[in-house]
Amino acid sequence: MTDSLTATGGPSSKRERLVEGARDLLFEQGVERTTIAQIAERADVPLGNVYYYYKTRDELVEAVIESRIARIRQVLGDLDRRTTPKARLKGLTATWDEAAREVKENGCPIGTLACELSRAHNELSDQAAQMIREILDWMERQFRELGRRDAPALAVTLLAAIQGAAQLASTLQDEALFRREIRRIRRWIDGIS
Amino acid sequence: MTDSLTATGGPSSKRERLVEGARDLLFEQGVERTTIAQIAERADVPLGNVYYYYKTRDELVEAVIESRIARIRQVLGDLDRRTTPKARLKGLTATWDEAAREVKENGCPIGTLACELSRAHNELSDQAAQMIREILDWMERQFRELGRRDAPALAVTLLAAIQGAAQLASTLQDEALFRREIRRIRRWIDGIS
DNA sequence: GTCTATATAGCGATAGAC
DNA sequence: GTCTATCGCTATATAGAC
Repeated sequence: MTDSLTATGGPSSKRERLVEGARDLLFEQGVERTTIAQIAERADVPLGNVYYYYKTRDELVEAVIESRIARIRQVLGDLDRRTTPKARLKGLTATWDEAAREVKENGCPIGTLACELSRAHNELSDQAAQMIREILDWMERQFRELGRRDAPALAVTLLAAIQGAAQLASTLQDEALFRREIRRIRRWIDGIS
Repeated sequence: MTDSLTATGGPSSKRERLVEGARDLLFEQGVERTTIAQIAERADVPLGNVYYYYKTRDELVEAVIESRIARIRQVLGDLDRRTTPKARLKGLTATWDEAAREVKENGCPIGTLACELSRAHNELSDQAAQMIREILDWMERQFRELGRRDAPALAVTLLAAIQGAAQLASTLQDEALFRREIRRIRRWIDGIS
């Protein structure tokens, strides 16, 4: 990269299109089934040109993870503006509810990616775990602000409930199941402490 | 197959060794990353000979799913001998607790397989979903026996909690997290109705 | 910076001797 | 039934013209 300003500058640079295409395909097909050729085609970038931007396939996957982490931070940052911890937590569950259809199709975009990469046992595993940690830490802060000493455990219980529901919904291809569980979880948050 | 008795008769026939090797490898590495050559090597069967027993790779994966379903039915059948629904449900959670180390390493053997195959969108998806359905239906019967009209929803909540905990445990490589969640779930069962 | 053509490797699956 | 050798395909990655 000769010019770091133009590199990420254009609203639809090849670099950005590649990450976006990769992100969507990894979600739709899973990491292992997705090929560089498919990513190149969706991003409308010639196959050989991909390697100018990303030296290896793993580097591209890493860029997708970083993109997801950035998005997570943005969503959590926006939620931080809400006045009460419960409103923030319920706001976060709403983002999953809005994505119920995608969740039914391919699972949680974050959870399935983290799950798949955790078995790779390379550097990507740690990056993928970071996505989950960002959410867990944020949830923990909300529960702590509610005065709960068991905030870490509550965060795990909450995220596990969401991820488990997403897994069942996609396995059974049942969107309503997911929405029902999210509603139950929202009531659970309302009843806290 | 010329003789269906000897086919499944020996305690370690090639056919059995192939399914066992495939089952272990699919769990350790995931479906997509596991090759026929690896399965053949682990089962100590020459590569070309695999195709005498299973015409395609998918047929072998299907045999693994059937093996898992058979095991699930056996475990649930044994638990049915317990006197109370709560004892049965807690007995089932104990099987996950005993497998906590494997769960930390590669996730729930059933959940990760179902999750991975649900995106394949072929016949294997339905077979994989059946593993989950068997457990869900059994859980539902226990809750119904406890007099809960919301037995289906409770079954989903319970299995989702377990699967979500397994996912977080393997993503974060945290065995203690999984054990803590299972303990919490056991207390939740104790407090039912 | 961009793109075509291709090297290289590993996969599922098959042929055919034994 | 068993096993070796190999076909055909597709993947990642690279070479090199432009």
